[in-house]
Amino acid sequence: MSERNDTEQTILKVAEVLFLKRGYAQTSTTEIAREARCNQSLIHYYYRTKENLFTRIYEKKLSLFLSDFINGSKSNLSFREKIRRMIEAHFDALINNPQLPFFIFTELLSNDKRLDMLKESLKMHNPAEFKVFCEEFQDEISKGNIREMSVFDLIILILSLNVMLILGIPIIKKLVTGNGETFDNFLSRRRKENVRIILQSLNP
Amino acid sequence: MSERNDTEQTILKVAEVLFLKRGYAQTSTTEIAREARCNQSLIHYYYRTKENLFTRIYEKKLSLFLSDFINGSKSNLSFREKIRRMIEAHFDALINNPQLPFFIFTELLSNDKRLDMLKESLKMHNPAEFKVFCEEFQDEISKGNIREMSVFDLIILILSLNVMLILGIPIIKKLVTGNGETFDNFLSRRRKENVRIILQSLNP
DNA sequence: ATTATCTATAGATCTATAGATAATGC
DNA sequence: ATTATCTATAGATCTATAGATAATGC
Repeated sequence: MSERNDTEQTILKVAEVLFLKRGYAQTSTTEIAREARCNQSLIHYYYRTKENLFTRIYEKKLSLFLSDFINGSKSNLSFREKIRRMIEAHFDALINNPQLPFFIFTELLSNDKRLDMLKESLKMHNPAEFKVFCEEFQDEISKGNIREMSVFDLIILILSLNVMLILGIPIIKKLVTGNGETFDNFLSRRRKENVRIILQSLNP
Repeated sequence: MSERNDTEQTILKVAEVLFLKRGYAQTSTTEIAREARCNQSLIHYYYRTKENLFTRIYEKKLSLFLSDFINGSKSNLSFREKIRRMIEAHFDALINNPQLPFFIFTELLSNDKRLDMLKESLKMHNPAEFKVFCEEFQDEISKGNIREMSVFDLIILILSLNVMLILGIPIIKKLVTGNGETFDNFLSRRRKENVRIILQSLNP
């Protein structure tokens, strides 16, 4: 059981690593085969086409990226505290998967097929949980605790701050050559900063 | 005068369009030649290598992207009003060049050479104007008009909100199939929203 | 003469498939 | 028998260059 289809799985794992690093177009099946230490034709034997292999991986990653998002919105904390948790959970999830945003975005923006996949994937990731959140959000607005705005605006804001920071990490690392602050320090400062900005922006 | 080196210029222009659309790796000199209606070897005659041709264009675009940033920070308006102008100018510049951020970012993140170019380019785009702005910023903090934060944090914030929106346009267009609002409307709403969020985040 | 353009081609890819051979599960 | 693996190769790229020919500026 453990050995069977070992190669098939190895190919998948290697492909995942390479696609995530370089994207679809810049990863060749030849390279995947080399890294997986198997014959190049085996990739087609198991997955038929490169596109096929990629799609499997992309679907999984898309799902991961989306599920990272609405999290921790349960519990009986105050609404603002829930949002804080959401932002922090999202931030942490991205930090643990720093290649994800770049991968998702570049592929999304360079091939319409990926956009279609996103559209499909979003339908799956639209759970009751999210609906509850939207209602609660409206409630808070009525009560005057939050200014007039849409959940969509909030999502854009969270994504903008968290995703952009992750995208910027390699750039920042290269440019800011240690102004005394350690990088971990910088990240946890940015985490607080993002929470602060977002919560503050909810004020009426 | 007008005809001379026509081909050389045509190649440059066509290359610019194609590189911006698809990036370095996914644009071939064959394709450039086809679009420029010239022989493929002419591209190498004028620019020697694909990398060479690309570098010229990338440097120009990088410079454009950076110069878009610190603008309108002069004038005798109040400090907050200046920042508002900066954000709006940046937003408008991006809207007029919507392909720029994706192009700059993907290339930056997929090739270390581009990061080196950015580093060089930043040295050029660090004018006296910017230094004045930094001092003024510190002043405002001392006066208690702005909370304790760095100019770097502000730049990250502006970039996050403005750039991410531009990056997201094709996605949003695909996903949000008209909830009554026109797209231009959406954009100008987001423009105000971004200004609001940023200014609000400066509050102590 | 010099500069611009074309032809032809080397040498490296790359994806995908046909068909042979080896390994495995009955 | 079936499944896994390999060899070989077709057919399409792609970049870059050598060398011939055409156009242009003196």
